[in-house]
Amino acid sequence: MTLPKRYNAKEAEPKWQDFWNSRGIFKYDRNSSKPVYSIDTPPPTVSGMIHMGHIFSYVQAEVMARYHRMKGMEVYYPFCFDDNGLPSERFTEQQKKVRAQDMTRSEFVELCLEVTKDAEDMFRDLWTRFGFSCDWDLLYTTIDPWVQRISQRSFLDLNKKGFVYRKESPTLWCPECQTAVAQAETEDRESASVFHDLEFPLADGSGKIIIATTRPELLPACVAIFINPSDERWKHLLGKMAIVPVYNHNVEILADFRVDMEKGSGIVMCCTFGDTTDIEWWQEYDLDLRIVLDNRGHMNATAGFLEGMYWKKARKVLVQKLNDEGFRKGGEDIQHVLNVHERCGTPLEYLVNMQWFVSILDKKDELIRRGNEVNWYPPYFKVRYEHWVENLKWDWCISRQRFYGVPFPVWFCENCNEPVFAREENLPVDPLEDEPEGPCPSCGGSAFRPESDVMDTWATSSLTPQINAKWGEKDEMEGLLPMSLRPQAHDIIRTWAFYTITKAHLHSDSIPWKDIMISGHALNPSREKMSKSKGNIAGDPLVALDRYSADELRYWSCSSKLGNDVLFSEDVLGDGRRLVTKLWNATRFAVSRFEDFDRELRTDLKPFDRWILSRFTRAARNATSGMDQYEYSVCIRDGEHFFWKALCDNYLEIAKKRLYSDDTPDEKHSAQYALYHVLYGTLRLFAPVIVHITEELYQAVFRENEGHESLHLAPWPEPDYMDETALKYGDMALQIIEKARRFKSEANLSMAAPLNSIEISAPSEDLIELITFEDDLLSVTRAETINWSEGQNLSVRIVNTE
RNA sequence: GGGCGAUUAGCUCAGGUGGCUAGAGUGCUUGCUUGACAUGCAAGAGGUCACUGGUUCAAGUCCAGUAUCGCCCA
Repeated sequence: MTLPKRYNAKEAEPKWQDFWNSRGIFKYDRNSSKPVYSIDTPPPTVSGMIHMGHIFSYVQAEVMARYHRMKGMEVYYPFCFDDNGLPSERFTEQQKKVRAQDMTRSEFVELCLEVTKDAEDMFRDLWTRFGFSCDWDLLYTTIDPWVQRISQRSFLDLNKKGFVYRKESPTLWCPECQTAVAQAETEDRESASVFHDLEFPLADGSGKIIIATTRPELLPACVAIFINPSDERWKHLLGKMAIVPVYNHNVEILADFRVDMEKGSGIVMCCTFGDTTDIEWWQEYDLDLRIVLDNRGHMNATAGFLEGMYWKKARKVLVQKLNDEGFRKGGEDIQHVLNVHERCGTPLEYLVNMQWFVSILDKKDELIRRGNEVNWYPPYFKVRYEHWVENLKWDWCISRQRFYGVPFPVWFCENCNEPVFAREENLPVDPLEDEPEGPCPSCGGSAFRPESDVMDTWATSSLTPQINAKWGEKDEMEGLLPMSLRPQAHDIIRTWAFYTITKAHLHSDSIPWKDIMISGHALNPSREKMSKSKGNIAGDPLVALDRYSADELRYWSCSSKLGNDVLFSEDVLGDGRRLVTKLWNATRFAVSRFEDFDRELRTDLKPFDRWILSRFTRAARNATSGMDQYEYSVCIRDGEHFFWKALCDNYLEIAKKRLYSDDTPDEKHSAQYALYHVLYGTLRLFAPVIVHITEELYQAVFRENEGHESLHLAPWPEPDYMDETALKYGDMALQIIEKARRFKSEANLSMAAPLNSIEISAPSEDLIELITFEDDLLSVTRAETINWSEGQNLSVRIVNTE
């Protein structure tokens, strides 16, 4: 058998992708008796461009799927899409040039489904071309009716357990668009403003204080005054009351470290609500709620004589009055940053709405304990989780005043205003279109008002383990929970990982998965995280696939330690090509020497053959322990080092003469045996990462003997051959070869040039062992003779008289 | 402002529990058509391990601080 001179990845890769797909190589068998290894695949949002950063982290998880499959486990590796929620909503609005609030929710959802379907087809094609071994029969999308049912079931379960409550809470609101706005839809805009110095009298008559503010129209909403606890100037004010000018209500003076002592007078007023700090203070200090703006940005009755005015006019009128009454002591023109709605540029307000919450603040200790039950790779990321949980200040707000998402399965009774929950057997429901079954359980009323809010996407995506297990469904999968692995990037530890742990804890008093592997980001050439919103995407995977093979890009994805961010650079993307080519050539050579190889025949192994087998065992053990820690880079690094240095540069040259000669069949067979096993083992070490070239070589060379349908179904190499003596003296014999090579290099001679003799001296106990390597040493160095003698240390002298 | 991480050769990165002249790939220099591979082989040059202190017989490695960069949160 012979292999062609060159390997053509462009032809081979689609060929093997079709092979795996048509043979169902990666199908999950739920009746298998093998232990299950399940992966909680991250559902990418379909809205955006996919870039090499995504590929980078998905490859890292995919490699682990292949590794565990080879380790003999039944791998559950689904794919999925997060197609509901704000990103899809905005994507659809952009694609279709519509506004969600101009149509009914179901009409808009139809549009979203249409748009996301196209994106999903593109994803599937891309994933296939990167050689991903997921089982597409396990596909789910977060907008699937049955997924919505699990999401609503989760809500009902939390409610039944008493973990859900409703409370008024501030949300970002655009007065122009008349809609709730998510943080992701805002942008900062620099604008001119005035810092007004206002005078507040102290209630006990002991003096007056000056407060600087850019929002005087919020004066009627003032509920407290804050100073910094370490500000010596104002310590004496603590606990006193101040009188709000014009409105004349009293507010307390409190201390909080968030006050910026450098800004204005170092005294700040807290209004409901000017900014996020106001919201935090309002929450933490349990302050009054004084709402002065309506949802169109006009002042309400609480603002007294300003009622009905748009805030801009109200500001002008109030400043005039403050001036007239002597409360305004001055002002300073400044430039500051405003949070505005990116679509219309209108400054955003905080509006107070009823929101649904899940109580988690009272469960911090339990959640930290759960975090400890999970194995974190790399371990230091657990600290981020712990600090996040320790510093939680709010319960989890799961409601959004949006359109495209999972609806709350809830109505409100028009008579008694109590919430009416859907029955589980009727899920999923859309209260905007469905009616509750039967009358109101509280008062018997029969008229209902639907809950129009939808759930936050995290409320659904935190259920991916339950979705995979089809929790509560007819075809629920027994024993899939907790899952084996959650792969994800470090930027969403505080959201996705945290909420998933929370849900598993609340629903089933357990952890969602045993292991979590946290990957880094691909950074663009200016060392920033690549993201669509920043517009700094450097790598289009389709372009990359055009220029590099999937194996090369996968190699790049696995080139750094788990958790490290890695620089995306054209310079290093092609590094994997060397290895692919070298594997091809080495195997091409080996296969040409295997023609008369009898696998069944047993022979005594020659010293260098024992050496290379032992070296392989050592490399395979390192690779395995790396993989068990999710360190694919160790596997690649140690595997490549073994393959290139030990096997190709040295062993193949050493064994060449024996492999070509038919005069000494035992010596030849011994080399064939070692080469066959070491090469087959090496292919398997590389199989999880460079998936196509290894399959190509396996099918061409090893399939017939080994019998596995695919290399990716072959067992992971766990060799136990270890000959410590051969290892030690083989390495020593290598030093002799290096000496000969250096001699030739320094003399500008070809490596094939003959040498007269090599004079070797060594202690007698070493000599006995080294002499056994003599035949191979002669052939690889092209020396005519080797003269051995006893000496203190190993010393090697090359003699060449030309 | 807080949390976490990073800072090692021109470039991209390795360097568990401190221990002989700090490693790899790439790039650079020189040589070599070696019965697989010039997409190769051999040899060579190249580093005050960000900075300042400290612990120690011994610090790239441990501790404290400083600087710069990144991510997340505020």
